[in-house]
Amino acid sequence: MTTARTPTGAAPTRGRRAGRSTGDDRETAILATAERLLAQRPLADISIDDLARGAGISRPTFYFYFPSKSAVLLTLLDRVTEEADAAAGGVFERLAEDPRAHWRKLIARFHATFGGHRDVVLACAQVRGTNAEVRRLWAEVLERWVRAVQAAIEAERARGAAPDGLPARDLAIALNSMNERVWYATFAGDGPAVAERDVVDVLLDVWLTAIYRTTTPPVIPSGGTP
Amino acid sequence: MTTARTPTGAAPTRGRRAGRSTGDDRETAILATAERLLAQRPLADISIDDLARGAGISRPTFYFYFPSKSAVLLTLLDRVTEEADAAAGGVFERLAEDPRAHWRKLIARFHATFGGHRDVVLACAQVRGTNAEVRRLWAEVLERWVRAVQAAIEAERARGAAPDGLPARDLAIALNSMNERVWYATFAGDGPAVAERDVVDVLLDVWLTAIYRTTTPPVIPSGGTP
DNA sequence: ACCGCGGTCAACACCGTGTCGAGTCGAATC
DNA sequence: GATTCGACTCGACACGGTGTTGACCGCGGT
Repeated sequence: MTTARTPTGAAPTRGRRAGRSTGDDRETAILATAERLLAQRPLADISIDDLARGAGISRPTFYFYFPSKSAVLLTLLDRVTEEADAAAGGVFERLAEDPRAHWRKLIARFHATFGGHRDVVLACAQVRGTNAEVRRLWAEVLERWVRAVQAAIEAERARGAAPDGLPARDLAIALNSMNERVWYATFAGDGPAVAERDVVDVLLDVWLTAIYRTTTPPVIPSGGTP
Repeated sequence: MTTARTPTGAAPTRGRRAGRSTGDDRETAILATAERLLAQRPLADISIDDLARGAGISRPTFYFYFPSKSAVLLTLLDRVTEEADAAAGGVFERLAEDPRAHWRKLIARFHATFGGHRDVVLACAQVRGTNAEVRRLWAEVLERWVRAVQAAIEAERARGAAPDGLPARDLAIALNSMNERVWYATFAGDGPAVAERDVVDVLLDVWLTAIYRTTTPPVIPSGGTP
């Protein structure tokens, strides 16, 4: 528990500067304050002073724990993507059993994870434009998911369940992009958006038609009936 | 030509405060400076002073022409969406002649328009998070395009070329969202993206499969052979 | 000659960020 | 029990960007 600062092992010092001690409370207090405030107003309207006061410390002290406002958000985002990764775990392996059911499970779980932390996700999407760090981390996360989906599509094609077509990577990018934007609109509620209770099925439909050319891919592996 | 300030007739005073005169030059100089600077660095790194100096005026004078930095961007965005609307004009009407060709033309024209003003589009996407005005205008524009696509899908279904399925509006939202996000990634170049020369065909493929369940919808109107 | 007004800017007030230097406090160490 | 060290804290400052104010210029109309 000593070195496990940032969840994404690679990135070294996002949070505190050095060793650990009672200040752990403060760090989590800042994080909690951020999430609480984010539920009320956009990140741009939250000053570092707000975060500091919310955690019961002064502004300079904030800088002891985090190098900037966005570092806080980054830490919050780490948690969410970690949770999403965990939620998605094991779904790809069992795709062949019942493609529709498992693709749906995949999308539904992401939906649940993002929906459970919509304030954080929304805030990230909002600052991604202006903040290179957030952009980089998000790109990294997305790349992982794209690769996973690409591999799944290729596997489905290899076993004859899905027809050939677009390069699997391009398709995976397009589909992931769609989900991201559609979720954003649904959660943000500005502009045209799909109703929250329908969004999983809408996305699923597009995924299935794009991958299989049908919304009801075969449950039984192919190979023809003997 | 006196009252035609903002292209989007409805929104009244985006540009100058009052009447017209030689200062028209200055206004366009600001716009030109903005577009030029946007090609070099993100909007956040462009101060109002940069804009003013670029147009040969002082910072306070800038405020005589535009109420804020984002008002400049809004005006620029107006132009682009107008151009996109014009480019898309008339495509929907002739969808039945050759669905694939015309959907492709639609996507390709949008692609060309956005690609031709990528700096403006990218800047808008980046500040949409933090700027309510941009968000509102973009939502408005998107709503128009969603409605148009929805109507086209319904027409294709009515004439029997496309099968029933998702509510046409939801499908239109999902497809438009995908395009937006995919284009953004392609133009921005950060994160997983489709190569620029492939992007139109990738998007087209997903549109066709989602709408028709095939990438080669029939060229001849249906109704069965007599 | 004198408005009125489009157009212009120097100077100011304000706010949020990030930094610096001076400090406090508790737990090892001697 | 004094000393030292490093974690931790904050008051105060410098900086940069924004938006506003008040004075000013020049020119066409009366």
